[in-house]
Amino acid sequence: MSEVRLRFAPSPTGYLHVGGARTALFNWLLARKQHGKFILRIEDTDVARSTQESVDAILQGMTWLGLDWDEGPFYQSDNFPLYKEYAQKLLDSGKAYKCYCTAEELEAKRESALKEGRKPKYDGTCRNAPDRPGQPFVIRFKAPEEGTTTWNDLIKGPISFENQELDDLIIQRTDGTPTYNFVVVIDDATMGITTVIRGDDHVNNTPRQILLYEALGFPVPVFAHVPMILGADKTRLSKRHGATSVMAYRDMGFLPEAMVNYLVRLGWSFGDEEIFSLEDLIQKFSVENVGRSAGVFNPDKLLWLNAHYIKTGDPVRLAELVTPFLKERGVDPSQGGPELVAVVKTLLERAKTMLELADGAVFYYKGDFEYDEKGAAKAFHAEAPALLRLVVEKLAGLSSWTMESIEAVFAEVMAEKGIKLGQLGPAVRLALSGTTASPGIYEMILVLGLEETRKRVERAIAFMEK
RNA sequence: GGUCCCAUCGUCUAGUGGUUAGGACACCGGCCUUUCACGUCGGUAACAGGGGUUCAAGUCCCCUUGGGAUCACCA
Repeated sequence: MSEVRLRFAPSPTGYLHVGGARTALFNWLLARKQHGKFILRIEDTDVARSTQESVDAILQGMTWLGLDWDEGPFYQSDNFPLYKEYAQKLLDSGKAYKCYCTAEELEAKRESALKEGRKPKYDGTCRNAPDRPGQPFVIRFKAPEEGTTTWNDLIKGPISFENQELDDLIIQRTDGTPTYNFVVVIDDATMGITTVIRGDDHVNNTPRQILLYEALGFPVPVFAHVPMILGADKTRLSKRHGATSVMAYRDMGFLPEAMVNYLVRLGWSFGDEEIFSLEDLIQKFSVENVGRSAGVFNPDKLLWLNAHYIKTGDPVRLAELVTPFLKERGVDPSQGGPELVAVVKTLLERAKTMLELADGAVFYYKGDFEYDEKGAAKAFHAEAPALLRLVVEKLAGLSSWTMESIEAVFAEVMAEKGIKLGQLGPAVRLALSGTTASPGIYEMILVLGLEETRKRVERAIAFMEK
């Protein structure tokens, strides 16, 4: 058996949304796992709705997620002559015919059929009618009227349709352009696609496509239909439920590895494991373990995964990633202030998103903050100025600047004054950060450095004595 | 309406005839603790309903109910 070939075939009419991203991911994973090829194809036969911006957005989304492709992107709009050729072939072999019914006539028939409770399928008027040269026509595929079309779906299991339920679908429009079901078959066949993983909204298209493969003499690929993604109210995921664009999640401070991990676990599982890197997934993923039912997109779990990847992430990389968010907040770490990597390390366990990380980092670079009112009322008590001065004095005398030595300073002050940390810590925290929720006071001092610490303490004392 | 698909905690799921029905998120408590978090320990919480098959059914079959997809000269 030769190599497997899979593809992701989005239509460029919008951004890469989470459902599409998951489909792309599944295809990519299977291709990588089986050492096959992953092909990207842009389904832009609907010229009116397709845009280059959408193509760019989709490529950007895939790249962000780390999904690279081996071939493509191919554009269907480049292949129009090829589709015409195959349509002609079908015509020549009597497997397709020209239909002269107008769209209006068909619409009328559909309506009356529906009204009379019959199936709204094409009645075959032109199926055996003679050619009418010079008249506009569409090309219809002559589908078998009896028999059963069956395939063994990798996800859903055996599925079969009675051919009599299917009608003669249009494969080429009046204007000579091909329609979707026809184009997909030709492309997948000519590109040698062996496995088609796609959304399960295509299940109903599959039997017609199989019939087309057979009529064209192409081998039929294996199909795997992935259930769709729902919103919290169990309706199709849409903007009403929050962001659906993959890139919007980047902008909201999510890490691509969190997105990938979340998406793959939505519908797929591997025992009790929850955390998967792309590398793990290449080993462990299998379409057979994808569930058959639709799943609800759960932002809380995504957030939890994101927090996990921030917590365990490389601080150097996170520092790079957080920089643009800091700039949005008027902070440019390259212009001075504490070292960003050190800052990031103090915030890792406290941030669920890069946005939160950025928010938490601002105070390190902007010392002109207000003091939390309630916190100040409690922490900035009468003894505070003296205690703060003593702390700074002792810090200044330190020969080594480490967490341990800084902590030792506090221990000394507490021992000398006979106080507990609760009488000193909150004041320091507030003086340094302006808030009551911050990284540990020793780590803040460590990162801020002696001079900045002194500056902030003096500013706080001035505030208290005012 | 026709066709097709689906059905285990609120959510994502494990489970492939014999389990105290497991894990994760969320939620609620305890612990840790200088704040906020992290971590950690524990708790609440599910097999849609009804018939079969079987010694035994969440697991197999049928029906019901409930969801969903699709029925274009869109993809």
